Amino acid sequence: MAPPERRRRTTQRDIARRAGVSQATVSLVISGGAAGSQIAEPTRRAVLAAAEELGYAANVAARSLKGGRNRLLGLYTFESVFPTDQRDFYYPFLLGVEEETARQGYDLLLFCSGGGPSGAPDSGRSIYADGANRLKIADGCVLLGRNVRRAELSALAREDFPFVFVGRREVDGARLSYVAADYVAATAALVAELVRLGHRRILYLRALEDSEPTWDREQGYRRGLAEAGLPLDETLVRRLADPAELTAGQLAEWTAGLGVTALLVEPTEGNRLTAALAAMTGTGRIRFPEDCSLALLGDPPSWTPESRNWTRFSLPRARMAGEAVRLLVELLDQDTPEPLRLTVPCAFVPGDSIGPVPAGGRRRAP
Amino acid sequence: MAPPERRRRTTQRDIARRAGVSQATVSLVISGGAAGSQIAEPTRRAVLAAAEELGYAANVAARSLKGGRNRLLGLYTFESVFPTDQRDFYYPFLLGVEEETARQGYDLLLFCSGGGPSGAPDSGRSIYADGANRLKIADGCVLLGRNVRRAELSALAREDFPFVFVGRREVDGARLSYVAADYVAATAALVAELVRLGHRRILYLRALEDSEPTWDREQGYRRGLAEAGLPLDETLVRRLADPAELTAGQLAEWTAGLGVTALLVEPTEGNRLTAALAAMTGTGRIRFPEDCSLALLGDPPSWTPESRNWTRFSLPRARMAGEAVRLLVELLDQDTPEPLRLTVPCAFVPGDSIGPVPAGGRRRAP
DNA sequence: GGCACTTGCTAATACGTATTAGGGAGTGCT
DNA sequence: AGCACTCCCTAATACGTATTAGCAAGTGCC
Repeated sequence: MAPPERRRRTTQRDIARRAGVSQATVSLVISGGAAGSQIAEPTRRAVLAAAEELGYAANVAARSLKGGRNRLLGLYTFESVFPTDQRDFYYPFLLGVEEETARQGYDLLLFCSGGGPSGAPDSGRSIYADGANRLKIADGCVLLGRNVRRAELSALAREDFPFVFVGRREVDGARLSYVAADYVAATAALVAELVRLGHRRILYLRALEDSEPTWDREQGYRRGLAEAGLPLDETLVRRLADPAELTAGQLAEWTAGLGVTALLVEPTEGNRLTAALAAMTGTGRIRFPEDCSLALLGDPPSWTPESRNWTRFSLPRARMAGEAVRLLVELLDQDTPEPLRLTVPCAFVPGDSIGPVPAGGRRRAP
Repeated sequence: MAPPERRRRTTQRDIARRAGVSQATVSLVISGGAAGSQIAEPTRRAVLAAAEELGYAANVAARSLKGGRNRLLGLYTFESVFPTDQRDFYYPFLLGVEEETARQGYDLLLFCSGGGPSGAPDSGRSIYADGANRLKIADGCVLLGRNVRRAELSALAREDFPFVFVGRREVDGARLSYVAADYVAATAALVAELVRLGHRRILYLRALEDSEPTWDREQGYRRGLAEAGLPLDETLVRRLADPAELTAGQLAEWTAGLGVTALLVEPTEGNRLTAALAAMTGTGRIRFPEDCSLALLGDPPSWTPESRNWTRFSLPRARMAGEAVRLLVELLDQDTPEPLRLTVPCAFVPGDSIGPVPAGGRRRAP
């Protein structure tokens, strides 16, 4: 039994019947740019009139089916897009992506069906959800996320699906497209600034795991020292497994024992690092920058208004995201797709947590 | 001359060839829910394996052309999604939509291709962009926005495309689905609260134009008065063409001339209203609630931390958005689509701008 | 009149998927 | 053997548009 004849939309055939022409003619009149000029003026007007009367609106699905493209750009994040505690982290990216996508005349597809209810950490989120690569429903995709699934990323790279990562990411056996922040230069600049203030013993507190951003920061640290003509002391590169390790006592050890006068700290994902810092300064035992200078190698997470204005550099998140979209569209327009890459500078935020070296070398030899 | 053989996406036919079956079989295996069970297990596995190898992903356009579903929900806003000055207004909606969409196992399609670069006010944004209804690329759509284009909305309603509006919207000749905030009850409650504090002459400052939210607030105002047994004085309902009209002098006129002791003010879209209020209180000539009580009938726009904590009610934006998605999915699962509606309560925010009636009728007869 | 050329239109087809009618092979029963 | 029936699969078609090849009529030229 046929369904109760749902109201059908006006199609070109309806117009054709009404105007006494063929569907092809209708198509030519309505959307035939160059080829449309071969239609005689009276016919053209008749068609347009009929279209008007019937309230015609082209069917996008059919259009993009024919064209092979559907003017959709995807945005896939390896973590949930809107985790309650990290909104501020993702929001600028989203903003930048949305804006540039709009400017390019595309619509934006947010892949959120992956994990269960958002909030669960890394809850089974996957590109290859039910065996198929869902991303492909878009023409191309912008990727984003700190906890990248390497296996998936390289699988994706092997398929020839156009995508751009926001942030530098490398996988074996393939060249990816990405928009990277210049962590190297930004870190080196912070080192230079500290050196200018007289610091010579600068401790670099890096993340435990290796990842591109961490590599870049470490490289920037080395470069900064080299450019200042300072020797690299490997004992001043420390890995921080747990922000809780960062205590007043620990800091005193570094300053007194190692002669450290400044710290470069890599922000962690949660807000536990800033909490640890707040705990140190809250008790009044440690004051930045009076007792020791401290700068963050990036944006502090969960930024709250009342939080301290740390000296740091800041990722141009919205801009990175926008550039990623631009690159993606460029990738789509290329006929021989080859990876595109772009590096954008970070912004230096002066803040108030660095200053001159504390007088007298401080407690070094008590 | 044929184009240089642009890389084509894998289709069901490719899979069919690879697995030695027909395209129909592939379709049945991949997306045939009930009818898919009639495929023998070995065949099914062969098809799935081939699909896996070739990295198949269904073509959304083709699917929705055929009338099938593609597990995409759209979000269309009549204004740009991320206008720089109204982020905080839209963000909670976006959040709610995203979260519930994810929970329902759909992906989210953000329609942003409409206007030019976002930021331009109402920049030619339209559902029917180039003669086509782009929304239909999704299975259904959530609509949002203050400045609704009525003509488009009723055109959309005439087509049988499933959509839910966030906010009560009515058009002639069709019943829409929506999730509304209970402005009536919220406004009436504010009136009741003011009455409890002793106020008898409450001025209602409404928007110039008519719109559903304004109607509802006005109705709530009347109901609140009626329930308190107070007479309705039509001269106490004022239309505010321009927030700049709200000056200390004007207010003095109302209090002294009309005996008004409390104001109910409808927030405007920009932040000009709050600016006008800030100007009034900034000079120190007027103090709320000492000189006059004041409550906002909704959230102040462009909420900034240092802004005054006005007594008001607040829209449960994220929740409204989430419910809209829920309703939409329900709508999709129905086989005889009939409009669904839902009303959710607003939250009362006590704030600090209302208080008892100023002693002695104040300057009424000097 | 025959030929080349232009103008204005149409028939046919492709895009990728979902769906339906139906076919071939096998099995069980009389 | 003949029939009924089940199981798996395929051929065919529709969805609405864009595009191309080509047809028919008209025009100009020799």
